[in-house]
Amino acid sequence: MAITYQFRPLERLAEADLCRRLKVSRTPIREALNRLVTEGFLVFTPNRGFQCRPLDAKEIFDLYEVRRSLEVAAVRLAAERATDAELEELDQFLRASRAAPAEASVVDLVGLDEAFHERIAGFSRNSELLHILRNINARIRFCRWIDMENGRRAATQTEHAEVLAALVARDAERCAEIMTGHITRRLDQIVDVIREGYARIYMGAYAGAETGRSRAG
Amino acid sequence: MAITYQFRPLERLAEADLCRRLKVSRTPIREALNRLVTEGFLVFTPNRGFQCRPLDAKEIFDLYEVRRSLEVAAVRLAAERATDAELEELDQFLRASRAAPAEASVVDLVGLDEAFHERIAGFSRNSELLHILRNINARIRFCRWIDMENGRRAATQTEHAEVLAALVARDAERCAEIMTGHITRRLDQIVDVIREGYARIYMGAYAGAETGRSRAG
DNA sequence: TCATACGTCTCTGTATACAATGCGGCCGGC
DNA sequence: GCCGGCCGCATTGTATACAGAGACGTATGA
Repeated sequence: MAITYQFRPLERLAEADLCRRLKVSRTPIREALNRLVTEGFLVFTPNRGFQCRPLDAKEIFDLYEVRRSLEVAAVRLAAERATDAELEELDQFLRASRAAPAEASVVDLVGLDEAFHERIAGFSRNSELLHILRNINARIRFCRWIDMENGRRAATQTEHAEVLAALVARDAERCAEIMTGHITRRLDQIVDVIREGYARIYMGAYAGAETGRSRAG
Repeated sequence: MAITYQFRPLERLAEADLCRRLKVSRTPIREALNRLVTEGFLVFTPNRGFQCRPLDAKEIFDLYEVRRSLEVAAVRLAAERATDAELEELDQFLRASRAAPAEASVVDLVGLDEAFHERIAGFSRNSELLHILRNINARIRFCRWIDMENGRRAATQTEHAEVLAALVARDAERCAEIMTGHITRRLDQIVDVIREGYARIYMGAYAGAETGRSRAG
């Protein structure tokens, strides 16, 4: 879906325009837009149609705050419920992630980051938790691209390794502690990230991100 | 909306049928159904249409688990962020709740219960948290009706009063502790509640609940 | 010159028609 | 008698047409 801020914040999305661009009629367009509204990617005003959500610092802050509590809950549950084989697999995944080239795009790096967290959420055996986290991740993805741009990679890898170690030790409290810090540190930088985000949006960066490549950097 | 298990689990919802009953055409029907799918009230299969979600114990369990972590996060934040005036108002609300008649319907009692928790979520100043909790509450409401049916009222009121006391004391840890227990106790009974729920559904109870009255009991 | 009111026009909201897919029943063959 | 294929029907998926509401522009009057 084209909702990775390829549309500018508050830009109105005329249905007829989207029809021409996507070569389908208004009915399926409206169905898709409606779903995107309930998932928080668009806002809707009666008789005025759909528009792109604003890039709002408070909203992103709130999402990070919710994400923090859910990720902490997930990792606690994972410490109880994950099998040894799953933790072994997670270890393999982290090794593979570290092998990614130094010049990998932020889009790819954030993808690996999300994949790590999603695996843990999967270990919680709670599909609702996983579902909500996926939605939040999609909504804050843009900000995580920005955040990843300067030197976050090393710290991320270190902290992920710590989480894994605590999981292997089945130490739920330690897991929660690391995860809280891991996300709180991002949360503290939101305002700066948002400011940077506006610049990116109006420079058109990331517009091709849905193909897996970033034009930023 | 008619999604308080007036439809039986897995019952197929034919669009044309709903059109006749609601006196509108298929287009707005489909839009509403689509939204209900993304909110978790219906399931959708391509070329087979919409059907009522099953009353699934695992799903309800997961929702309670997510709710627990979010409510705990909310009450922690509320302990930091609520104003004294807001806590005073919450106290008024609890007094008023206690004044509700002993023969009040479970629908009304659960409504008061939800209102208490929603107020706390509001004090967290986190609108995303509030939004997700509202959705979860709507999805587990049916089970809370069942749960409220036998003598839960007194315990609920006691525990709510304890939460308020901890909030007034600005003791976030104590708040979290009480809230965790408050919800965990419900979670432990899910399986029994679900079993009872099936009986209610196939007996047609609660079918008039959206008008504010229960036919059960 | 500015404000207000009216008219037009674009875009949304809803209905309806048509196409396509899947399911069930029926008939024929083994 | 049972299994498999085929045909018909019901239901979903998509397109399009029409109606209604809101916004913008213009014109007129103070």
